[in-house]
Amino acid sequence: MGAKKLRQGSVKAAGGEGERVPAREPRRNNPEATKANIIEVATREFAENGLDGARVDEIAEKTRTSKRMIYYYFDSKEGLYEAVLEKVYSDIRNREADLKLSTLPPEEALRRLVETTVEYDDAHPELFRLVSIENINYARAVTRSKTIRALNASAIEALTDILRRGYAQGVFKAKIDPTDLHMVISSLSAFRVSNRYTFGVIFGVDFNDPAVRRRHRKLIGDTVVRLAKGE
Amino acid sequence: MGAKKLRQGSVKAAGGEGERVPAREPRRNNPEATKANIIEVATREFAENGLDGARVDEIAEKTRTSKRMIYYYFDSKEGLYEAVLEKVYSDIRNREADLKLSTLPPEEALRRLVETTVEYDDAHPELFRLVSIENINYARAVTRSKTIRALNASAIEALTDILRRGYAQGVFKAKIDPTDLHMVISSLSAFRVSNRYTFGVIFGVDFNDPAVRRRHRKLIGDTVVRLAKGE
Amino acid sequence: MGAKKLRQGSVKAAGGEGERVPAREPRRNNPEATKANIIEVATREFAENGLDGARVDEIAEKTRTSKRMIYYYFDSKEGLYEAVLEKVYSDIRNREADLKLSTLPPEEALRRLVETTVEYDDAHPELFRLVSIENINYARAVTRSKTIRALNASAIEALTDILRRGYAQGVFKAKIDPTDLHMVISSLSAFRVSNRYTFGVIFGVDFNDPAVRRRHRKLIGDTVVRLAKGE
Amino acid sequence: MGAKKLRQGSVKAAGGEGERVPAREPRRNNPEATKANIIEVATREFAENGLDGARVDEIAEKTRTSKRMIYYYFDSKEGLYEAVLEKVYSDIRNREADLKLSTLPPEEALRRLVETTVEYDDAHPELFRLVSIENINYARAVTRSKTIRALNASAIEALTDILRRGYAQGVFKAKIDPTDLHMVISSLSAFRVSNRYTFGVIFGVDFNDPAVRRRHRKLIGDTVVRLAKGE
DNA sequence: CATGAATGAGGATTCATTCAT
DNA sequence: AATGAATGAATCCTCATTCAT
Repeated sequence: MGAKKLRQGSVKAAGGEGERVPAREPRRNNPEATKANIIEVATREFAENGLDGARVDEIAEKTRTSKRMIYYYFDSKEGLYEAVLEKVYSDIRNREADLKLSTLPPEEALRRLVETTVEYDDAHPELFRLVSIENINYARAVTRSKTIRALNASAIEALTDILRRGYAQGVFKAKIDPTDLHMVISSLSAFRVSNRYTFGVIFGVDFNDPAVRRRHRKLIGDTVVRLAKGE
Repeated sequence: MGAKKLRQGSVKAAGGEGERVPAREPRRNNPEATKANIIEVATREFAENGLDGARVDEIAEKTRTSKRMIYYYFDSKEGLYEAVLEKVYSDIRNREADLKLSTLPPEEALRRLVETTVEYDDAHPELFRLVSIENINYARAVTRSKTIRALNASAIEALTDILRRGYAQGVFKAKIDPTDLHMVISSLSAFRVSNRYTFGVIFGVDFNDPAVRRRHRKLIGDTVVRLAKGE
Repeated sequence: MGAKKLRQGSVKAAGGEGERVPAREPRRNNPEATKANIIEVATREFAENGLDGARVDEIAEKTRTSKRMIYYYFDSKEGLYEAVLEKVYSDIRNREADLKLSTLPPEEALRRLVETTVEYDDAHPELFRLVSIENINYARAVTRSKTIRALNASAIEALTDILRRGYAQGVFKAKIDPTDLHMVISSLSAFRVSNRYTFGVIFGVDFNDPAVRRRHRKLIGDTVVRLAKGE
Repeated sequence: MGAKKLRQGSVKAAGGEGERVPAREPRRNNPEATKANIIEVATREFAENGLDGARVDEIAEKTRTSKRMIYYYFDSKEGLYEAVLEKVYSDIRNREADLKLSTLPPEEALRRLVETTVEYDDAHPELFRLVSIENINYARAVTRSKTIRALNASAIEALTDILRRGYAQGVFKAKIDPTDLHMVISSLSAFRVSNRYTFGVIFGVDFNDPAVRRRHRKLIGDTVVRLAKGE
């Protein structure tokens, strides 16, 4: 019964004689850590259960803090969900910045970009579940959030650069809009994650099998590279 | 016990002054029509609001019948959702059966298959919303439903035939598993529908613009055909 | 789903070519048998689930006939319950009539009456569950039913006779009202049946153990006989 | 999301003209009082209407608090019912502890125990209605509740002591298991309460008549004492 | 900052009963 | 006599959110 929980957190923290809380386990007077903890838990819960399926009580319980703090920091379930999405999109963007593709020859750079995308997406299904959820939500939260709308360009810039170099060297011949190319890459990579449950059960594909993963990665790399090379 | 109810329903029906029910609008003792009507409304509601977001009350209200009948025929919200999914998958499958691709040369047949897929998906966003919802639901209903699991093969068969003919004529050189090819086509086509809201707002793409749609259709056709032709 | 049932009963009965229904399995045009069948099923369902806990749908399903017939013959759930109670009380009374106690010496007759009562009650727990249910219902149905109120006297008459003979022969000395004696016997015998679940789990008594049953039967016989003999 | 609610409750409380809540009538932040109040009301409602017959809405309405709190503290109707039973059994037990029988001579002690039991049971019909209800419920809640199963022994201990002293002094001669004796006493006393409605209407006995009550009390005392004394 | 208690509005589901044939 | 379809009124329960301290 919900009423029987003990106030362990506060009792412990209030005790004067010991029970020193390690610095990295924030409990009191550390708003950023508290917020981060809430967002971390909420990311899992929203990803698992959807926007409507997630429960504020459940999130709060799995948190190091209390339900009241969710409302204190995020105003509402909706606000928390928005904060989660902002974190998700900033994570996705950050990893894109890391690839150092400009030093590779264009075809290799493109293949590398695609294959690391496939691997990253495969390793972070919860992010793509949240993106699916947000699409079912008509991207209302993404539209509201200035933060998210602001962090778009970088993915396109990397592709623009690779294409430019490819055209210059004559390896890429297909005229293709960088955003369209990004869409192609995202489609191929995200589908494996977002639709794995229905596709898996209907067509008998095990997306967790490493051999399948390798085959798909190569397939998607081939698909994109051949597209760029044109004929 | 509830014996004191008035027969409100019949009073209405007996009233002479209006409420004329057109012959083609089935209302009484027509179970198939009643069920179909419920499923039709529920498809819209689930697609718009998700599994948890959809409201049984809301569905019932938009129906020609009452909430009670939803439970009479489908037992639960979950059961109704499953029936909706069965209808969705059978719709998707039925149109695939219609394409008459075996009379076309292989490359043309493949391109035709891909482009009609893109067009169909574009025209039926609610189906793909439901597929997304079901993936967020871990394909639990699809897994439960024998009906859905039974109707897999045909999409793969068509592709197998096209590939076989292409190899024989020497136009396709890439060795590719038909199910993998189906995945590529589905990825490219479904993403435009499933992820249009987030992708659209973040990258400024208007998926409703006919010029964009044409460009995407050609792009996806090129991508798949080039993949099959190999280098 | 409730709607998928086939109309086995009527189809079978309507078939012209065979499937002769044995005379003792009433199906059509045998109101008394139909009513008896409904009452039999309803007795079990009410005894198991209580007045509010029993479900008309459930009863109908376990019947050889349909829900409509319940309303046709008994008007309401309440009416059916009343019919069940009438049957129960008439069963209890009928067996009391059978004992032929007048030929036994008074002490033996009394002991015999008590012990057969214990055995009968033990063998018919559903009757006593219904009596408990009716007491929780403030005996509303019993009060309404003329039939039930009419069949009281016989139990008391038998006791009156035994007591009279006992006083005459000097074996019984305690002046006791026959109805009070009936209450004592009923109390001791019915408790074992009506309260066996709580008493059993709280005091660790297994009322199904034959040794326990024998011990109790003797104990209750002793109790009543000693009461009648007085000091 | 439901953020637009008005604070109707507090508005009422803030009103100057009335609705003065006495200090001893706890309303806010007094969980024990809130729970006790719910249990008190629920005891009446379950006793009157049975487990299935009782309505959570009805209970809530008669409470000082709201329906929501019933679920907050007791999780479900079933959980509330279990809490009610625990209270009932602990009440019954507490009064048994109070009798100070060890100072009386054995026969007197036994008679006193029996007669006070009859009087107590007569004065607390709702407790015995709940026990009947729980037997119709197959003692499921009692079986589930550790609390209830834990508080069995004391009733038996008192009887064991009385019997021991009686045997030592030669006033009791019948060898009888204390639990069996407890069963006899409980049977005789509880029947008057549990079955008074059906027995009353069928045999024309008015259990509320003080003369009847006195006669029964004596009768039950005699019955038990004679049993213990043996022949 | 922090928390247990409290809540109103709504949500899924069930029930006895009646209708049309 | 019989039955599948249909129903309105409850009935149990849940949820995001706020209050008192």
